[in-house]
Amino acid sequence: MEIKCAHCDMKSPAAGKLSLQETEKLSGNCLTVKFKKGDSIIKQGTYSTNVVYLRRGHVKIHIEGPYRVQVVRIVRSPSYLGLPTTFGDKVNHYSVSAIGECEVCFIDITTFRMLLTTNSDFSYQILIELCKGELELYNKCVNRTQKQIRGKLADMLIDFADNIFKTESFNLNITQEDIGNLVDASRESVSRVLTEFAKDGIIEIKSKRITIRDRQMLNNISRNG
Amino acid sequence: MEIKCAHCDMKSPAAGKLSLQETEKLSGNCLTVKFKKGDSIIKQGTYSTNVVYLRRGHVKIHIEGPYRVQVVRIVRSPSYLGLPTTFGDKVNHYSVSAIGECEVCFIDITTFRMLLTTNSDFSYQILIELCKGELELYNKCVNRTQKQIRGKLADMLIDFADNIFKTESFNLNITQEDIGNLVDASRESVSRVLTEFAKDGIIEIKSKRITIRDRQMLNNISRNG
DNA sequence: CTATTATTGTGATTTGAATCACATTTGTTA
DNA sequence: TAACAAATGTGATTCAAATCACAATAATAG
Repeated sequence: MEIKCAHCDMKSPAAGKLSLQETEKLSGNCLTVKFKKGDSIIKQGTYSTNVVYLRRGHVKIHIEGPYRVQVVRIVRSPSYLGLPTTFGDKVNHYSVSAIGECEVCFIDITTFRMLLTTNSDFSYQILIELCKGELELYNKCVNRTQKQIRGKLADMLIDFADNIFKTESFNLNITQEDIGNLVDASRESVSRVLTEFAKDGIIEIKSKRITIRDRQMLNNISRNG
Repeated sequence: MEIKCAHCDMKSPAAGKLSLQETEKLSGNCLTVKFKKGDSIIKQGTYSTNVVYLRRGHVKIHIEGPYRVQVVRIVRSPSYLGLPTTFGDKVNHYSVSAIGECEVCFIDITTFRMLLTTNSDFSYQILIELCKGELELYNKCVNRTQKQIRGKLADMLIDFADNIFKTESFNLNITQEDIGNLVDASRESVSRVLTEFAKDGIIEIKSKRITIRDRQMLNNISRNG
């Protein structure tokens, strides 16, 4: 089950900057684990003892809010998970759960920190990844609070098609309740709007599979809704 | 007007890690500028050509949203501004404006990047600052979307007292419209709730000066509102 | 110091979406 | 595959907050 980092076909841009020797060091302090749908990978409130790298699969990042769970975002591999926690605070500020089969590498935090200090190209890449994540978060935040449900759902569908699944037809592995918690709407409203979209021929729903039929219209709704 | 970084009394934790030689290098590539209330320090959509360090004063970070301006947060010195932009994308994703007298250092980006690569303690501190910022953003995001107006305003007042002004009595230099854009509420609702708080003796309002009178109550509202 | 503009206060009305309540469908497991 | 649990669909009702419409105060410039 062990995958040598040197031969990893899912290397992060940062890991690509490591020397052979450093990659060996990483390999020796890295554990690859598989997760099934629904499994918890990082749990909010627990101590963060590893850097987590999502090698394969999709996960959701969620926070226990004051009234309900907030799904912050859906992340696809490859991506580091919980970097802000690892370095910003010892305790995990959010949970991460698999929304399908996943493969995750747990990297020893001391090793990771060592690599950061010895290899500045590596740390620069990590810095860049962090920055990009934060910018994305800013935009998500603004959209979530300003648009109304139709617009937010359109945004979500576009994001799924363009960034998460990279295809116009994808298998939603999350419930409508999750979607509601992602776009800040109630489960019922999500259901209503999604069926409305289907009636208008904008999307097609076959149980959990959603296909985008009228991308133009979806863009419109995202912009004006 | 030039302040030598070596003798700067407002050095960032990161800059504290620099050697004398490196600090000299920083000094030579750093320009200190004063801003007045309302002045624009960083403008969304323009190219980011400098790392910006807020040496003294308060600023607001705001984004042009689809329907209105979103005030993302209020930041007090000392703090780097726009780091995510500098490294995540060349174009500024948000604007920064002074909400009072400010002193800001513009640091040449090439110099800054050089320091990142040559001094790993420095880059580690920057990394940590980024991580903390992102975690804070997560929490802000969740609160903003889940609590209702009373709770959000209570949160804001507590944040101002504890983190921004560090006193129970502070001079709000922003309009109620700004407050609305910060907590995601209309200007009218902000006015209503603020006067309601004042009537209930929770706060005291004297033109722009707010004094927190019943901290316990404010905490309650933040928790249950 | 007056004129003009920006900001704040407050009632009446409207509205988008939450909540409630239940039916229906889909999925799971014993 | 029957039986139960989880997820979804849909109408009726409620509600928090936005919007509208002005009045009343600051604040600022000429």
